[in-house]
Amino acid sequence: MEAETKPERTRLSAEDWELGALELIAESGIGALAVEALARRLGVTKGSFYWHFRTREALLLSALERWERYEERDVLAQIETIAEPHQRLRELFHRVARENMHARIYAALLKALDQPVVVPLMARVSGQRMAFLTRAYREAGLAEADALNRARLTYAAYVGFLQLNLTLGLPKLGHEAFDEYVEHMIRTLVPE
Amino acid sequence: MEAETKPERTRLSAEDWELGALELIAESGIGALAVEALARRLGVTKGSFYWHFRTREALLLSALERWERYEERDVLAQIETIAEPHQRLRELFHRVARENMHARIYAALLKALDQPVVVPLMARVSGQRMAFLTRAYREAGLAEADALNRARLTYAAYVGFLQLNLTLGLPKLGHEAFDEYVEHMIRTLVPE
DNA sequence: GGGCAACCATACGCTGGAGTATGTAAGTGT
DNA sequence: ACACTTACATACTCCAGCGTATGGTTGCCC
Repeated sequence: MEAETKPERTRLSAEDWELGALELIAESGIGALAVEALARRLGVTKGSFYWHFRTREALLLSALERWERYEERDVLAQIETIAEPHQRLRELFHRVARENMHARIYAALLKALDQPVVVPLMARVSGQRMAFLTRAYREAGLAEADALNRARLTYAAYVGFLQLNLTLGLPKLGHEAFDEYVEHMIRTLVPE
Repeated sequence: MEAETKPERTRLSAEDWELGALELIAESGIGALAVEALARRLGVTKGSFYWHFRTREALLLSALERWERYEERDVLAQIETIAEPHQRLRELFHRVARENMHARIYAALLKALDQPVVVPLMARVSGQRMAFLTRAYREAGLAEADALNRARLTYAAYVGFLQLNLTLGLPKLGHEAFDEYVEHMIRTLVPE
C-alpha cells in the first residue's frame, strides 16, 4: 500500500523513454515528439531526459530502431510459417491494418519521410515487405515480373489504406465492411 | 535592357504568393511553408506578405483552395469525357502519378492530414475521386458492392504509390517499368 | 505635380521548443 | 556513514518563426 497510485513514481530507464516516444508517435505523429511534452507525460521534467539521451534525435533514432526490431521479429516471422500462399496472404491482410499501435506508427513514419532519420529505416522495412510479398506471389504461381508488380500493387494498396483510414477518416469502414473489403482484395489480388 | 534580369522585380499580388506557396509545398511539403522563406524566394521581405494576407494560415487556405479549383476543373473533367470505361481508367492511371507538381502537392497534403485545415479539403477531393472510380467500375460491369471495394482498392493503391515514390524512392521505376506496372495494374483491377 | 493607395523594408516583440548548467535527492556498494 | 553513481529539478540561453509597428517608395489618377 505504498505510494504506487497513478503516476507510478519509479525511476525511469532509457527504454521507458523509448516506449513512451513510440506511444506518442502512434497517437500524434513524429512532429508531436517533443522532449518536454513527453517528460510531462512520464511525470518528470526534461532534466531527466537529457541524462538518458544526448538529444531529441537520439531518442527518435533509438525508439525507431526498437520498433524495427519488434516489427521484424513479431509480424512477418509468424506469418512466414504459413506454408499455403493464399492462406499466408490472407492472414497478412487480416493481421495488418487492424488499428493497432504498430500500424499507427508505420503510418506516422510514412508521413515523416522528409526527415532524414526515417528514410533508411523505411527503406529497409519496405524492402523487406516487398520481398515477402513478391515471394508469396511467386509461390502462388505468378511469373517473376507479374509477381513483382503485384507485390508493388499490394504494398501500395496497404500503404494507401493506412493513410486514408488512420489519418483521414475516409471510408471509416465498419467491422464487417472491413472484412468484405479484405475478401474483395484477396479475390482481386491473389491468383487462384 | 532594363533591370529585368532574374528576380523579375515587379510588384506582387496575392495570387503570386499563393502560386509561390504551392510550388514550395510541392517541393518540400506544408511544413516548409514559412513566411520569411517564401518571401526570400519571391525576392521581397515579409513586410510585403502581411499586406496581402492576415496570417500564414490564411495564405495556406487560399493556396489550397486555388489548388482545389484547378484540380476539379483540369484533371477529372477531361478524363470524364472518355466514354469507354477501360480506356477511361487507363487514361486516369497514366495521367496520374506522372511526377508533376499536382501529384506532389497531393502527396504533401496526404502527409499533413493532422493539420485541421487540410482535412475537409482532402475529404472533398477524396470523396470526389472515389465517386469517380466507383462509377467507372460500375460502368465496367461490376456489381455495386464490388465496384465500391474495387474503387477503395484502386484509390488506396494510388495514394500508396504516391507516398512510396514521391517521398521514399522505393521502387524508383524507370519509364518502361512504370508503364509495365500500370498495365499490370489495369489487367489486375479493371474487369474485362 | 500633388495626393492617395498599393506595395514593400526595417526593426522590433513574442512564443515554443531544444539544449545547457548546476544543484539535489535517491539508491547502492563497502 | 561515506563516497559515488543514477535519476531528476530548476533555471537559465539560444534560435526559428510568427506577427506588429512604422515609415519609405512606387504607381496611378486628376
